[in-house]
Amino acid sequence: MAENSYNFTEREAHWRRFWREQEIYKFNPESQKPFYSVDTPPPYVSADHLHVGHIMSYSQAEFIVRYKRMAGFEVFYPMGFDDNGLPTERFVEKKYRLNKNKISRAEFIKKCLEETKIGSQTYRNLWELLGISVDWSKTYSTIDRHSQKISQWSFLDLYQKGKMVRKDEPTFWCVACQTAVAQADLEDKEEQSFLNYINFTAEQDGRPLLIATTRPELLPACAALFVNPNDERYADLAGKTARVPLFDYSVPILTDEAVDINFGTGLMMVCTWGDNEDVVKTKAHNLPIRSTINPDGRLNGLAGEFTGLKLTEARKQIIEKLKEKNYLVKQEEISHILNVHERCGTPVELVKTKQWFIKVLDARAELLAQAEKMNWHPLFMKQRYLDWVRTLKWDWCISRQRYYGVPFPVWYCRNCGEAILPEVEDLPVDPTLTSPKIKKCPACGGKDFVPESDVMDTWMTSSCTPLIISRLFEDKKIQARLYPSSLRPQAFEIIRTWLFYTVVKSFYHHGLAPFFDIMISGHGHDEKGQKISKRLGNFVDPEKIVAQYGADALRYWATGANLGENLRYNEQEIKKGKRTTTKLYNAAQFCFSHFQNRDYAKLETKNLLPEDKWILARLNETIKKATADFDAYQYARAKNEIDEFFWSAFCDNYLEFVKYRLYREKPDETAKQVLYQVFWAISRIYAPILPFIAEEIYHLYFHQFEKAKSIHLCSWPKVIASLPQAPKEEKEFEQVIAVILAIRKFKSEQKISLAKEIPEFAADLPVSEKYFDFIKAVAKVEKIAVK
RNA sequence: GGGCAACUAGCUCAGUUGGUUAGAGCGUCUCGUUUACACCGAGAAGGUCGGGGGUUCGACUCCCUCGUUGCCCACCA
Repeated sequence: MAENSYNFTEREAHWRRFWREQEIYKFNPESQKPFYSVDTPPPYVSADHLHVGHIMSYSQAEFIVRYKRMAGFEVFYPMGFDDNGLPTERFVEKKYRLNKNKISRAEFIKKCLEETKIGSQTYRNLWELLGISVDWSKTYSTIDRHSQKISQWSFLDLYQKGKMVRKDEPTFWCVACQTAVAQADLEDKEEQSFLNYINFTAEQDGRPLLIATTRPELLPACAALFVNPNDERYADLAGKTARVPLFDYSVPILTDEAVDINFGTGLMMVCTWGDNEDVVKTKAHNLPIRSTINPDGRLNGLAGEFTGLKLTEARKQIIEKLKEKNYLVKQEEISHILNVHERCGTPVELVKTKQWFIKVLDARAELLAQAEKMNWHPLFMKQRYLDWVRTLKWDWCISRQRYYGVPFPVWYCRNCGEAILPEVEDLPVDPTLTSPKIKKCPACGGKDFVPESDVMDTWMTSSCTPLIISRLFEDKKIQARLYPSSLRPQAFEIIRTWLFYTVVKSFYHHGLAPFFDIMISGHGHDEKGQKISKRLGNFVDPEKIVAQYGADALRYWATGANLGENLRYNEQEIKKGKRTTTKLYNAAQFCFSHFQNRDYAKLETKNLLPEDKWILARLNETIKKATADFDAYQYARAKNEIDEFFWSAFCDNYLEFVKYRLYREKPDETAKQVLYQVFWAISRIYAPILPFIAEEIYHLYFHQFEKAKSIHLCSWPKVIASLPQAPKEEKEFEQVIAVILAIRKFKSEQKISLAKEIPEFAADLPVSEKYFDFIKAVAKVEKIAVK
């Protein structure tokens, strides 16, 4: 009957409009129900190619949200967009081929704002297409005034608590983005390189001193040579001096236990700075600083004839010169891993600059302890957080020498350098556009102030999201009910950034863990299990899938992802989802045609037949399991339970069991009551996963007896408590089903249609005679014989 | 180098405190239009649960070990 079939394209569009117009997902802050707040990940609006991976990770929180809404919580599900900071800047630079130095700050920011507007609309369209039940009246963006105000308040609060400090120290520096970056912004990259063996000269006796280095371009920045005090080869060198080749200056030779005797020649060159070891040794031995790298990645005046060269070019030319002058003894090919900036892939350097830091190293123990205050789903992801906190080496650098971000609310006294801060009620401020209210520096009385022109790390803002969303409401009582958030859903790769930084903030500001539950998702992969990437072009356009199979079908696939695990794109699963919506629709047609718009909501348990008790018992079981699964964030497992019940128990068996009672001249009213109970529960239990078809079914029939204007505002199915317990009868009925299966098998083997009545069947299972009529009616047999 | 996960049918995956004959979907094969649905139904074939040890009356499940894959972290001047 094609004219009755479910036109998902038209109906899904209809319900999308309905949900929007009726504000079905609007949060009611006046509600007395317990709140359930979701600290939704604000996506980077710079993502210009949304794919099924995004669908997967965002629908995971959505399944839970819809469940919680039905389970009696007042759900607060806002949406944010992360549109400040480097990701957006890099995106705009690439898209328009801009260079931040060749465009005015104002113009650049304008472009960024334009792009973020486009980006957020793209996201919203996709989320609505999928039926993500966000309250779109409550949104924020990380560059808006509200977020800026909270980020700046966070700065002031941490400053007053002594956790925010300005340090003039070697810091990770990206020469491509020309900004300081944090430890968490680094990524590993394997590189083929050379270990160069280079001769220094001992100044006391003129003998050659062979060192090994991968960074010959740092020769002009050499601070000292080091040997292990236990290294007999160099026992006489300690305290003497060496001459640096090419650059011809004197450096001390010192000892340090940390020098690996077996690496290279055992004689180590320490520069300012090639890596963390250099920083450690420079500090420990109080070495003079010879910094040679400019912020733009070119060598400074210390490099003599190599001044102005970029690092890679300098390396090449210095190697040539060393060869020429016979300082280069040999080169060994090596493969090593270096730290690159994750946004651009450029190797980071260590450059001494003045930056703002949030102290995290001295709170390591407390930050580890915070992990125990939250429920991790899955639990093993907690380990990643702990590992990260344990291995932290640097405080969190939050200054970025960029344009598009939240400004620092600070000026400096030109005379003494004192930091001048605004009052909280004046936030947000842009110090480059306004002056401080106080006219005199409290430290020295100076009257001339310099604004801080750096902007904050994007995580400085997004680490405040639990506060940002709770403060979308003015009322302090509501804020208190929304913070900490109930749930933080997020992907695993930002545990060390978003998750960690949010914990830091919440701990310093309020001494609290920022959320109660954490749900960590994996990634969507392609059919072969490969990461989806722009470069490989292996991504599937969600809009095409929705056009072909419907949003419910795509969601069905996404429900298959176990928390913390990656999910392969699988078109078969999407087809299965599509078939499930069709099956639900057809089952609805069957039930509703027998209901004829009459109310069967009341269940009279005294009239129940064994098959009724059986299906109701199975339903109770399914509700129990699905509820427990959703409560444990195990929506994939819930889906399996629900599918099994609907497809097998309900459709394949129960519907067949009751047909003979429905097609009688006087149809059985009890059967209809049971059908009502079971199918109404099925409709609701599928609603978090398949919200469109669930809504369709609701409005086809149930709506006329239920008050709620949407199935998504109805209550989650409850176990039917009034069901009489009859374990013996249930067991007997399992035997009855076994006999029916045997008859089906017999017919199948005999190539007989299941609809065809056979004269006799000999059951070799013990079944009470009282079930014979039932078996005969359901399995179409004239006579049952018992062996 | 340290850590975390995974390895079950041709494919994608379930299998929750150890307990009859290890399951599903898809795919394959056979059959069936049956007054919700052929986007369906019935049935069949298909697995030494990565290898090897051990604990136990009993191990896919617990322990040890090895292997493969993926991820996270640290790295050597």
